[in-house]
Amino acid sequence: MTRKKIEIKKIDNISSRQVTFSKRRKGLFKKAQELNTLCDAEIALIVFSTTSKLFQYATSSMQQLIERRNQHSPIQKSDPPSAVLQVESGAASNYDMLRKKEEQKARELRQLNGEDLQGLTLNELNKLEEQLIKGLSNASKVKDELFTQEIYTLKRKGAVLTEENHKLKQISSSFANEQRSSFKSIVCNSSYLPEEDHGRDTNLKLGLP
Amino acid sequence: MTRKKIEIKKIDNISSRQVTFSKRRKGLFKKAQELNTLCDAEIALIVFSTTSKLFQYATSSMQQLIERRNQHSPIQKSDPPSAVLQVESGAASNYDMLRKKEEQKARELRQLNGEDLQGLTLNELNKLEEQLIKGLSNASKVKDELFTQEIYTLKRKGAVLTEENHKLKQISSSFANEQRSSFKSIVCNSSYLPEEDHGRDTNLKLGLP
DNA sequence: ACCTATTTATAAGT
DNA sequence: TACTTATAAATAGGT
Repeated sequence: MTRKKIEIKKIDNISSRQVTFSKRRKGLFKKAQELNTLCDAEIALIVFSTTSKLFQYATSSMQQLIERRNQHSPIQKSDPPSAVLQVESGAASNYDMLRKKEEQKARELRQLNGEDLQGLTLNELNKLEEQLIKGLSNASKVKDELFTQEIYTLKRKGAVLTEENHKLKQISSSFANEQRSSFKSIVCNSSYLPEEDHGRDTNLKLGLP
Repeated sequence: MTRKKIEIKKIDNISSRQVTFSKRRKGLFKKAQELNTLCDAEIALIVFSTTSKLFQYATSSMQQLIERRNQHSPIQKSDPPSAVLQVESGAASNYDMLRKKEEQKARELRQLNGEDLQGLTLNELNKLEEQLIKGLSNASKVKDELFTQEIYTLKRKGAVLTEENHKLKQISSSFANEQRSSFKSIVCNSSYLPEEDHGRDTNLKLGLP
């Protein structure tokens, strides 16, 4: 924005990228502060550099602001995930795959953007443009599909667990009854059972497209 | 900052404060986006207006960024580790909301596409094009976040269920042990249990439609 | 870190 | 809320 107009795209040269990062970061924080002062707005700003260094600014407590945001959000955020979530390590695979694919796409896109567009003819540019749009659309579709699958799988697992849970509760209460009436092993008798179809696939309507 | 230099202090006039808020907010978000693009920085920006309206921007999932920040700052608040039975707070809502948002976006897009493009100038077309690309990108980000949150929620619920299940199994087996010592009752397969007492203590619904 | 030519952001006004 | 325009502020490239 000054000695020369620059394009808003990733700066290739590392050192000038770092310089720009620190200049613009400073500017961004200043703007945030001004907005806070002028308009009495509450602001939280979190920035990670490429090297994962953290810079943050908040007009009041960062935690409070984040919590306040969570209340606005449709979804309740909760406690530090790691402990609880690791339990279900098996379910993460789809999601991991999704992340990997996304990274790959991003890489390809960066490559495409990195090409020297100056040397291309109008026709070539048009083609490239079309290709990019199509690619974007496809990437989005694939992503959606993966997300949807992941959600489907998780819901199914949840339903299965719920069912198992339910049964376990019944078993527990059956045992409790049995104890109380001192005997009556018929409780667990399978002979008079109604042939309920417990088939998971048919029972679980997940309402997913 | 222009027709006249202004002091950086709270703007008294309410309406001009609102105008400034919306202008500068826009500017701030743009700067954040540029910093992201130019320097490959990850950014989360949360703004509350005086009227408590929430505006936010994040270069990737807001949730992820917040969690990443939390890891950097060990000063964590001890959130009450939500009770187990809270699990059943409508799980489908997230997904439904996601769908609604997507539909809305699609509608807007259709409208945009529906306009008569023939009558527009090159400049207007450029603007429209930019707008569409930006919109697409934003929609995609929002979608990603919602998906991610949905998955997060489901995983958490699954983990809770798994845990509870585990506990129930322990209870059952201890009952079984007691029984075996008294009268060797057959511990029957859980899937043969009669279906009774539906719903009463089955708190763990997964919000399936 | 500083300098400064330019680009950007934006305060008022409409 | 959107556009215009004069001017302040931010900043790219250089030192």
